[in-house]
Amino acid sequence: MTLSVTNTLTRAREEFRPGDEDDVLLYVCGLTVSDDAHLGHARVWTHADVMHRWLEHEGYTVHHVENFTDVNEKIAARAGEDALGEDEAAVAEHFMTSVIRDMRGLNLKRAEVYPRVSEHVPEIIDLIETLLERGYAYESNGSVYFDVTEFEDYGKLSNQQVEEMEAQGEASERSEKRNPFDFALWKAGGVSPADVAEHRKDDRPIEDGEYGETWESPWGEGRPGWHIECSAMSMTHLDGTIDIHVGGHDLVFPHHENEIAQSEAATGEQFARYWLHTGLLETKGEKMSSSLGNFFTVSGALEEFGVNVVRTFYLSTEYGSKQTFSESAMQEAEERWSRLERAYEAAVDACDGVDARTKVEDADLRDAVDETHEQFAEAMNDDFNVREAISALLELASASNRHLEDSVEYDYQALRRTIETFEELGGDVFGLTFGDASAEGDVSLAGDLVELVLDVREDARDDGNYEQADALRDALTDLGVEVEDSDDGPSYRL
RNA sequence: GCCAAGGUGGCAGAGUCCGGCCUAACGCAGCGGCCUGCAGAGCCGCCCAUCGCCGGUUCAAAUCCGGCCCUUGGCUCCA
Repeated sequence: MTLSVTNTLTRAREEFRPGDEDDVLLYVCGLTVSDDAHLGHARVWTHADVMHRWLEHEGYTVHHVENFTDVNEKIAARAGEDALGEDEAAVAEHFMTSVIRDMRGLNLKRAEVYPRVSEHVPEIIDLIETLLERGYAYESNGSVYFDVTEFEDYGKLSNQQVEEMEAQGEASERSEKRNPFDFALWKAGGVSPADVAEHRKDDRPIEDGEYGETWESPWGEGRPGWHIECSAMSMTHLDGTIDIHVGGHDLVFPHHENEIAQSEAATGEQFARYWLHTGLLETKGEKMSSSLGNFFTVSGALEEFGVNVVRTFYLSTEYGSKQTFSESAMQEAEERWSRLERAYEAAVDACDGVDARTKVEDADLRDAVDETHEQFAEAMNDDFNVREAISALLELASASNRHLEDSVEYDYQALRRTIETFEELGGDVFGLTFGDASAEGDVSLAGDLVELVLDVREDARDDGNYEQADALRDALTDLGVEVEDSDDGPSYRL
């Protein structure tokens, strides 16, 4: 069974064939660290993470690079803001720290490298010089621009025609550019007060002069353009054509288009084979974004819902489609995750009580396990269809519950394989953490106390004092402890 | 205006590339039943879909072709 993916470059489903049969070069277009990350960013990360995990599951070695853009007008504009830091680098460092914490909290597999723009200025300058030498770029007043008319394939990713864009172009813009859609590779000087004014988040007065860090270059002091960094960093850390380039749909044009142009113009080789774009996260009909101010931060979501619910939320829609964030969507994700987790725990509990040498066999559950693996793999290989894949897991949950419900004696082998399947597909591939329900926070004391209350409640129940028993259960529920009675005595979940 | 993606049950969301197994998956919500002192969880069953509209191709279309309407995103910083 082979993986097929939808390639933005060709707008078609294609069989996935990496340059090397064992290794996959994965580049994820990372974040500009000018603010806290929100759920829209985390959606890209999580889908890229699941791709990464699935490729590894299929035997590939994944070389994952994900950049941080730490040089940007928005960052420079916030320098000096309370609690963020005095200069551009300090502000970037501040947000990078929080973003990395978010990434860990989301249980993302680590990339091999997280390159930063500020540490790659020499490589960027080299790349720009190559483009100048080859005639794809020109200098103008200390800035350097890429000449889009020199690159024949310009527009191939977004299917835009330069002529058409020029026809409706920005004639009013007085500019140093030869063509309106030429883009900056290097910008002379620092960040202008006007740019700072646009991105300031507080009311401090804006003084004349230049903001942000600048670097020495053959064209004078200046700053790298936005698009060139990804080309320079991916070339530095990934050798040859990138196999999979992942990013949000909003980056197709101009960012990714420009990356292709400058990279392929410089090397003469294909920049990336498969371009996978994730659909945007929306709230109330518009995309979640920092500039619209309608965002829910990753750290806030992790705190409120927990990793597993957040990941399950993302896993209920394919990466390529847009997804809507809402309270009810999160509630559904919570229910889906609970269903999986409860089925897993029930299987584990049951399995613990069964003699491994038992001869009991339940063909239904055994078949269900096999089918789960088949359906899961088929779904994942079909353009990472995570919704279908998680359905397979939910069906296994049903099959497992049914076995526990219907059987007098349990099938040890089948339960064992059910548990392993949850751990392998739900855990390793989807990054969900089973069996961790009570591992968050310091629950050892809390757990003991809950047990104590439950003992008291059991005594009350034995005495037929249901009024008190229910009062205790309600009190625990209010504290976030779910109590469930069963034949084997009460159990609880936090 | 140009480019791209999408319109499927109360919600959400697969299936559309490669037409038939779709009398439309998984789930949430709702309604019955079993179980339970009760509740929850679980199990069983039910409910809600002429698959945006109109036309065409075909023995056969949610799936292919054409037209139209609507939504979202990009064309400016953006995941």
